[in-house]
Amino acid sequence: MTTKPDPLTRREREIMDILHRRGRATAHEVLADLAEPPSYSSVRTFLRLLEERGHVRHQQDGKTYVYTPTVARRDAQRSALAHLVETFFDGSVEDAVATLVEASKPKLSTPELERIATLVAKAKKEGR
Amino acid sequence: MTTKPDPLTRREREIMDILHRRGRATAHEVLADLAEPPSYSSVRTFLRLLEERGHVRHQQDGKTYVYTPTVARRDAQRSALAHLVETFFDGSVEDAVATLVEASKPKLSTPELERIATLVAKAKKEGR
DNA sequence: TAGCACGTGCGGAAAAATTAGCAAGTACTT
DNA sequence: AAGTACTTGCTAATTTTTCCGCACGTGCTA
Repeated sequence: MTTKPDPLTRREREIMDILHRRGRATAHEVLADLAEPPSYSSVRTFLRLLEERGHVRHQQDGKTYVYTPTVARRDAQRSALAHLVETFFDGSVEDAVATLVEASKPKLSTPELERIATLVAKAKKEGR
Repeated sequence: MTTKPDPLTRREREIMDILHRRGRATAHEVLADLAEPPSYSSVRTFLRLLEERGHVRHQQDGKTYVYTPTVARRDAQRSALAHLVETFFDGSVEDAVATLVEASKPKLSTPELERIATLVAKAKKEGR
């Protein structure tokens, strides 16, 4: 049923983050995105091990491997949010949304805010 | 002025998460919250090292140390959110809020949703 | 004051993570 | 066909993380 946690190491986490961010990437692209990059060889090793443990899969494009996370983007998003809300907001979605909107107020356009409002209204309606 | 990243290891991250969640905690409390706990002695070592590197501070309560994160809760919240939005939502706050509200729809009460709506309206107003 | 129960700090062993080098395969070019 | 320029897979060495035991200190109690 519930698959074990299998926690990621620091490098593994970094690499998975890059894959989540890009959706799909080759070893070279991952390398390019790493802040303090090891050798190309090392990156390949990590990708291979991550695949062995089921965190990523690859497909061959020409003769190079292109890697993608195995977990669906939506699931990854949700579990990341869940963990964050739990850890930093005491489980309060309300507080999390508040902080998020508050912190990015300057960056949010009016139409964007309107869409968010619509979305909240819809949730309220559906909730009864 | 920007302080170096000083990335945390797995255990360090776990322990910091617990401290963020609880706000403040003794070594015993941290130990109690760890899923696969090492010895009490080890936990103390980690806390001491985290303090040495400036991630936590302690105050003495009776004869035991009580630890707290040095970074203000609000700052920790914001930077965690920023990283998450960047990594998993391609920088889109809108998408993040959408997923958050969507995923926790069943858990959100009507008043909670109303408060969120108010908050969004307020942001819209302030943005002009 | 001696013994017990609790705390902290430190040093170094054990385990895990990180890294790079090398062998080998494939396709293309000359 | 030989050389070049790319791949990937694996192994093993180094570095970092993780862990715990021991020494020591303090206060309480018999």
